[in-house]
Amino acid sequence: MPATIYDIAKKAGVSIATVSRVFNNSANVSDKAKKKVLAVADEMGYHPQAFAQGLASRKNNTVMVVVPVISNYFFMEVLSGIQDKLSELNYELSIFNISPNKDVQEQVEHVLKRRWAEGYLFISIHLEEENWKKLQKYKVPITLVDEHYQGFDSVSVDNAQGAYRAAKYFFKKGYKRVAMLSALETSKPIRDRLIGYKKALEEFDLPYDSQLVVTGDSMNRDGFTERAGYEAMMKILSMEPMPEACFCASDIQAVGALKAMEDAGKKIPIIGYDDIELAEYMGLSTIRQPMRDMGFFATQNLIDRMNNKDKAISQTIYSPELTIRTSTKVNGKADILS
Amino acid sequence: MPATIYDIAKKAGVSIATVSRVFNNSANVSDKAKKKVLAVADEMGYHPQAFAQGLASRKNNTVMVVVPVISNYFFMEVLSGIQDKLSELNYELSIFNISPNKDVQEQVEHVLKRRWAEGYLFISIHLEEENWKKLQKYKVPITLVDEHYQGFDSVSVDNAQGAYRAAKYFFKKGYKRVAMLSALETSKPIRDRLIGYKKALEEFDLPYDSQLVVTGDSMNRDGFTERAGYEAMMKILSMEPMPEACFCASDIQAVGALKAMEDAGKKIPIIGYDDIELAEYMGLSTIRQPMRDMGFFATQNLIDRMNNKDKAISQTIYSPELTIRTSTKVNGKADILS
DNA sequence: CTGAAAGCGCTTACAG
DNA sequence: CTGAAAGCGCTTACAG
Repeated sequence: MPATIYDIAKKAGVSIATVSRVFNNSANVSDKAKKKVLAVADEMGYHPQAFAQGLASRKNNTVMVVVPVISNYFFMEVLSGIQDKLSELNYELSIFNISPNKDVQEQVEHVLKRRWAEGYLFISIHLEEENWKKLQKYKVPITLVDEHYQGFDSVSVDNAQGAYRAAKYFFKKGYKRVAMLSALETSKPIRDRLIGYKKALEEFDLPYDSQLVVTGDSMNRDGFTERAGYEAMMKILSMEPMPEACFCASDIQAVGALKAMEDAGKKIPIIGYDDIELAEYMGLSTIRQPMRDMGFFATQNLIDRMNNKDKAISQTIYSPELTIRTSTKVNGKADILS
Repeated sequence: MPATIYDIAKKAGVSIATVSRVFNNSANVSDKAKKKVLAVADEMGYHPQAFAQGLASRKNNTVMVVVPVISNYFFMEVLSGIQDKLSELNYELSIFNISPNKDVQEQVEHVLKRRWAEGYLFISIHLEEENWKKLQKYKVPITLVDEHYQGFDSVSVDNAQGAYRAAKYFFKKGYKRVAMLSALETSKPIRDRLIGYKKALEEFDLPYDSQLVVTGDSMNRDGFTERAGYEAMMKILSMEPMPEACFCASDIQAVGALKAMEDAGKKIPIIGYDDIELAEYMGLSTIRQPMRDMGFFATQNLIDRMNNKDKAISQTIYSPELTIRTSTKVNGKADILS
């Protein structure tokens, strides 16, 4: 049996209150008592138990990240920003993975009810208005990342804007048939990106052709995989007439698309989405999302709210930027951004 | 204030013991009582609080993953295997990130003392023998991944073997000067891979030339980054005479190396390490580590131990396999594995 | 099948 | 600066 606060108190010749104060850095402890307690604790390998502290103090210094899919480049980048802020502030990190096979709303509410953490970061969780509203009743600090709802703080990127910029870039160069390599439309970012794509179309007086919006057949991770990108690009390359350029819904799909073009021996300019670290090394032109910053900022925001429940709700929206590299060049021709 | 077990008990007209039994699926509750309790709980949005349950029952159904760096492809893959097993068994996941700026041993012991979880998965944590021994005193279930120590269960890959296979492949093809694109040698896997590289050298009666073991200059994440790979390959390509082939310590470094070769307009065959999902789409020949399986299996192993502290300690070692794709081909020449 | 009661290991006013 | 005591919200023998 590991030592408890009683063991330490007895051995150090003080009360448990004093031991507790030492570990909570309370000012009101004599140097002598403090030293004695620390020495005994070290000797016995003691440290207050997280769960007992949590119950007694009603706070546990924990932030829980709620996500639909863990192994995903976007999430990994966001997570690293979260982790940076969390360890800076000395908070614990828990992760809850929403299963795609069970009811999302039920899982989310269950998580909140258990009160495992003091605050929650919802990454890429997309719910209906009314369901978000239900969550407000729990009166728990929640910050949304990659989603937007007026009842909670949120940090997101303007997806329509990003897609618009990518499509516009191609249209400005004179391309008329620009494909969108898409993913599952149940994904809100995808729907928003479609809006941006259509907006650019309109601006250039081009008709919307649903044939040009293509996805792969493998739909795990909502289609945000190399494989899905590969499959979709293969379809695009076999269309007649072949699209002149392609906007991809994510860099990881673009990686698959690049490979498809190589295998098919055909090449059209493409733009990705995210700007994961790899993109630079693949020469992939892409729409940059500041993923790490988003995680970092969202965490700061959440913790601010945990410390001040009454502060005004804020919606932070980043503007995605187009970064041009080599994947938009064709036949080695220089690429001119007009 | 959220509802407690007392509120539910009162409103349902039963004792708190009964409420508790309902939520713990105890067999000894009448259907009528159960229904009533569940109805009231649902109405009041009640679910037992994790921390109170944890303290009272002395178990919290939590596994903590301890890692040095979160945003890393190897870890991400392993983590997804862990998560799969965890959600299958209904366990919570916590992550503790060991900071490179503080004393590792201290952080690790601190984590164990707090008893946040029932079991711990140490991923890519490398300690001295004596330090591992110290951890045994805590008598807490721990499973090591990507490391090996006889006092704990472990799941790892034979790194020397992997490097040996990669190097041997090149030597068999007749190359004499094969570079190793390495990373920080404080990393144990790197040291083991060096051993394998040297072993192959010996087998083919080739001298060991330390000049051929090169790293980049950027050393964050121990040098396992695209950038470090890029820098290192640039150095390799400028050596005279230029090495004929290169074994890379990770796929992610190989991605940087590929880019370096493109930028430099020079090309030598390379083999990566890990076989991350991307590798296939980059045509990267590589040494495959079953990362997901490792996470999955390690988690199963850990939970088995949590349920049976006395079971024999097991060391699981996977054999890495060489997967040949196009990065080992030169000038389009067919690649023959003899 | 059910309830009263002790206990899990802490924190924190309160009184001194 | 220090300690006695109540309380955090549960679980779980124990007795019935």
